[in-house]
Amino acid sequence: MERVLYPFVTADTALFSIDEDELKVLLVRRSNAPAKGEWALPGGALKPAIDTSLEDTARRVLRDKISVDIPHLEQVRSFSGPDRDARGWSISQLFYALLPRDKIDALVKTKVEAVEWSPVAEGSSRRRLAFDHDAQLSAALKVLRGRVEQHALPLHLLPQRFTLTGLQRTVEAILGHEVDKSAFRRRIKGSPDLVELDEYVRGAQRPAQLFRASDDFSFEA
Amino acid sequence: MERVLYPFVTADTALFSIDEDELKVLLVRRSNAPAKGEWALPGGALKPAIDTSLEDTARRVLRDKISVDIPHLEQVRSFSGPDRDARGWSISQLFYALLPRDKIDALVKTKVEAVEWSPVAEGSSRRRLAFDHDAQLSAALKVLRGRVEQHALPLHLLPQRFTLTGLQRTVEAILGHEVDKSAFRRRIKGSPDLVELDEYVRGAQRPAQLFRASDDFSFEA
DNA sequence: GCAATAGTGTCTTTTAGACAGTATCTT
DNA sequence: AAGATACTGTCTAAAAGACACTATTGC
Repeated sequence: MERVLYPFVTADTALFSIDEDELKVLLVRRSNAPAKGEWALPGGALKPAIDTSLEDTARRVLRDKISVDIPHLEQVRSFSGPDRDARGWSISQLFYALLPRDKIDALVKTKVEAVEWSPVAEGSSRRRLAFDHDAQLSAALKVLRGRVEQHALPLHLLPQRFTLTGLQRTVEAILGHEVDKSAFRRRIKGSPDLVELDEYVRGAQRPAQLFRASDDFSFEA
Repeated sequence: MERVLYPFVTADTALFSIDEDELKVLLVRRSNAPAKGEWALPGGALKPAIDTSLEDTARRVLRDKISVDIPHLEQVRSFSGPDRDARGWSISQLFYALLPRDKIDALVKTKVEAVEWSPVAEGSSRRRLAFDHDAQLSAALKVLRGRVEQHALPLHLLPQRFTLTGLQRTVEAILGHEVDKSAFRRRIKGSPDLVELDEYVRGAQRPAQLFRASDDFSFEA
């Protein structure tokens, strides 16, 4: 039997969003071999003829599979080896990305059997994923949480205009625990990433001031 | 002209060490095309037949090129695209690693024209490196500094037994600035990574207590 | 007024920075 | 004793945590 000369290269993405104040990740049910019928992170093979980078591959796959365009993907790490994919020696470059919570329903499944927003919380028994995607999801979640713990604001998960309480709920959903309101506001007040608006949300209580992300906001370190 | 079907995959490593209390990185002068004669980070092509992972590739390349065995390599990120290498669509997985300062001279150049420990400090005008290795070196340095700023101890850079002052000098070399002795010791005292020894270094002054890394020490986050 | 959520004030604890002071060796 | 480096103590400043308090709406 001939040995492989080239590895099989794919880009996978852990796409996170918030649904009902809970952190969720997008899973797809694979419609092709290998691992047909199993759940996995959305991913696909590099096409050197049309991709200008692996990030480009990941973005194209998301566009094709679920018709969503993510401007910025963040690298997590790569996974590689001869045994992690039945097709032979393979490399997966893992990315993560954040989808605004108000766009969570605007997904169209095309090339996949099914799509699901799956909770990521500790207690909830996660789905068993194909390939090494359980480890991939853990790695992506760890990077995301690390960023937020280092006080990066996950503004990409929020609608264009949001309240500070909404932001806090989002941070809590990512970290998996509550944070103190006073300390939280003290920290983010004066952040160059936040722009105060002159608009308020009205409900059956005191109105909440709206904010937006500053124009040059980026979630990077 | 036929389009490439497979990318060219390599693993590059930024191997850091300390020389005269200065952070240095290992550079090699390339003896083959492309970029023959230019300086670069040590790297080489994946060999699916013998490598069990890209980390394995990086380790093998270091062993072959400079006869040094690095047990643990840390991923930085990958670089990919159609134009970064003259051979066509390529992927480089970048790693970084730390070589103990007392092993800095034990390098044997075999397949490369020349090997050099090059300073990394801000002011010193660095060498211009081949491919995108300038960006790679910057990325690796950023990750290394980030770890140390987050209070990881770079014990891999030190000899088996070392003094706290030696450790502080190493941290300062990585960060590029001095740190306060009192605060530094307060922080690391009681660290599970450090084991106090009953040995002391004698010189023309008060003896300094020796320490070693604990058995289960790892530089990871 | 009450319920509900927005938003602030303040006390305490922890951590880091600055820097002076003491300790122990060789010569 | 002098010189050198190891090591410690203490004051202060900044940040984080806990938690009570006030503010503004709809009903």
